[in-house]
Amino acid sequence: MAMLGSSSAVVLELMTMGYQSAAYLGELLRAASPAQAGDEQQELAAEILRCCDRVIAKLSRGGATGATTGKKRKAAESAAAAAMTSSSLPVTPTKRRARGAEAVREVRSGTTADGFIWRKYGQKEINGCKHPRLYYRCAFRGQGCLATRRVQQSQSQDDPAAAFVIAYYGEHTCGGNAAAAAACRDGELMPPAVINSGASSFAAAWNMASREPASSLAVERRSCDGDAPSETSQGWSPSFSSEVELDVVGFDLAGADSSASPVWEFLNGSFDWESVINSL
DNA sequence: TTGATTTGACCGAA
DNA sequence: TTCGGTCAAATCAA
Repeated sequence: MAMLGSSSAVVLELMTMGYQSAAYLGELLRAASPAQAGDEQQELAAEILRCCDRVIAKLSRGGATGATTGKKRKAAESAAAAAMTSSSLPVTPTKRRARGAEAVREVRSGTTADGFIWRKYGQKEINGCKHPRLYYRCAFRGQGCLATRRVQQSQSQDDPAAAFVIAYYGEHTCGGNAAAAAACRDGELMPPAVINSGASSFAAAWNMASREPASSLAVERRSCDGDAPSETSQGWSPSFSSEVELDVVGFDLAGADSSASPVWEFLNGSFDWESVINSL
């Protein structure tokens, strides 16, 4: 995709508005609830932010992504690479992470989905742990993104909101918005530049996508029943269910321009998604 | 056929 | 020597 078509531009605009709305939602949640009580909601808001951000990044870059193309390294290649390490370029220092090395950040979550696309590359039984430890790397490693994460299912089942301990290593360089990534990393959310129109379209967009009444947003959290999570397969496609619901009040479409703009088409449900998808 | 996942083996740090 | 992190062949799924 060399340049953005008008439909893509509309999607980009909507996703930007959604991003701003999610940021505002996070601010509201943070203001409304003490640190601990709002953790899951804020994590969810952060997840929405990440999802929006990835779509924005993809559209902004022209969608030239695709799954990593790095295939298995041949043993001979490996040996050759080892033989020339002294003189070759330091492309990817494959030095393994020191055992127990400190993560960039560590989160406890009820879900392993975080808006990024991960590819599982290993699983290990860990001493003293009931559940195996799962190793993921960014699916865009082929583009030089060295972010990895380690997922450990929590021992205690009493807190579903912290069923997984996820340690992140390295930063995403695959197009994730740096500011958003930073905001998500330390739990802070950027104040939205636009609030009202974004909030309106955000609610409508999610409402449309989820086919739910406008009074609620349904956001799927992938079910994690103890098996290895597999959110990496077949690209990034968040879907919707009613497993977790956030009641959203105060959204209205008053701020939306009622002219026949593509944005309005999107808001009232007549937007031509097929043409958008085809153009991407 | 292609790409993702599984899983045993390998490797390096402690 | 042990154990955790990574590799890569085998396997599965679309």
